[in-house]
Amino acid sequence: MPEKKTRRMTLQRKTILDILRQTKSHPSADEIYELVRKQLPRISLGTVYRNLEVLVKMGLIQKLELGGTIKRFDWNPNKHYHIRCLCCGQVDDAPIAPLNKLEDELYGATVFSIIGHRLEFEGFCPDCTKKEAEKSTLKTKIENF
Amino acid sequence: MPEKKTRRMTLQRKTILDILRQTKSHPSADEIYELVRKQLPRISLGTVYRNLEVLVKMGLIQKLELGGTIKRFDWNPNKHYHIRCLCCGQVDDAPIAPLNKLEDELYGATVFSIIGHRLEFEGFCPDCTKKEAEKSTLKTKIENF
DNA sequence: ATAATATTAATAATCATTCCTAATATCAAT
DNA sequence: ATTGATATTAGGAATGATTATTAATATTAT
Repeated sequence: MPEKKTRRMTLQRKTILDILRQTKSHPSADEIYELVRKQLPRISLGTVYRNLEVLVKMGLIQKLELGGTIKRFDWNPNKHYHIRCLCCGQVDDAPIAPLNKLEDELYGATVFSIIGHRLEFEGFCPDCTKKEAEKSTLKTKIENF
Repeated sequence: MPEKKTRRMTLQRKTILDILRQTKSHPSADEIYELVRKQLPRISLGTVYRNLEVLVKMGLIQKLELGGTIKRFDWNPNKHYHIRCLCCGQVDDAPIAPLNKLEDELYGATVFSIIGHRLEFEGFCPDCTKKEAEKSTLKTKIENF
């Protein structure tokens, strides 16, 4: 019935992938759009969104669903964790190995079929740590966390 | 100096809190709005959003930033983890104790100031597990046809 | 009672994302 | 190369969740 869809590696798709691979950050679709526009000024935002989804389906990148309102994209499709700055939203990789045994602890304890987990660390990036310290609100924020 | 704001426990605020405490699920702002409207038909959606934020600031409830597009609210302000159904979005508590030592593993390994983490399990609720099983067996049947 | 502040309902505005459509590009098979 | 089928595109409209605005009302402190 459903014959396999042939994928084309269009210029737009390739450019999006290349740009994502070049940046070491974890940009949002809109940030990627702005970067790609420098090379392809006529590309549309919808094309960026659509191709990011295609690249995810192809297993070449991954979509990050972290806290906050926006989704980010990661050139690295392998499972790993992230740290997010609560002040500026910046995202970095978390230097900790995946916890592969976590699901086992839930086995038999929940009616859900568990197939994975997401772990996200929250904190402040160096810049925002300084800013917050100067405002001397960091201590309060941590206490209230 | 920021003088402390006096909080009023208005009927709207109290009703929102009570309804959230009565439901054992993890409703979205909109779902709470629909429930509260049965008691206070003239309440506005904005009032629900504003009061949910106030209740979070008061430490009486917590806001959940899970995967997907919507935010959910939890009558239980204490730290705990959740399971989310990838099919229908339903959320349940995860029967696993908080991992209090996790942050220690990052100490010295990142330039971020880590102050916490969020852990979310992904899977399928019982209903959707059934549906997915039927779908995949159907798919297999078609493919093997 | 008066003044200051908190809260509300209603609505508009915003933001990220998805959807729609007609035009264009590419591929497979003549 | 031509045709037909399908994938992809640009542009813009639509959606959905959330936030902001505003004028009216309610509560609190003096």
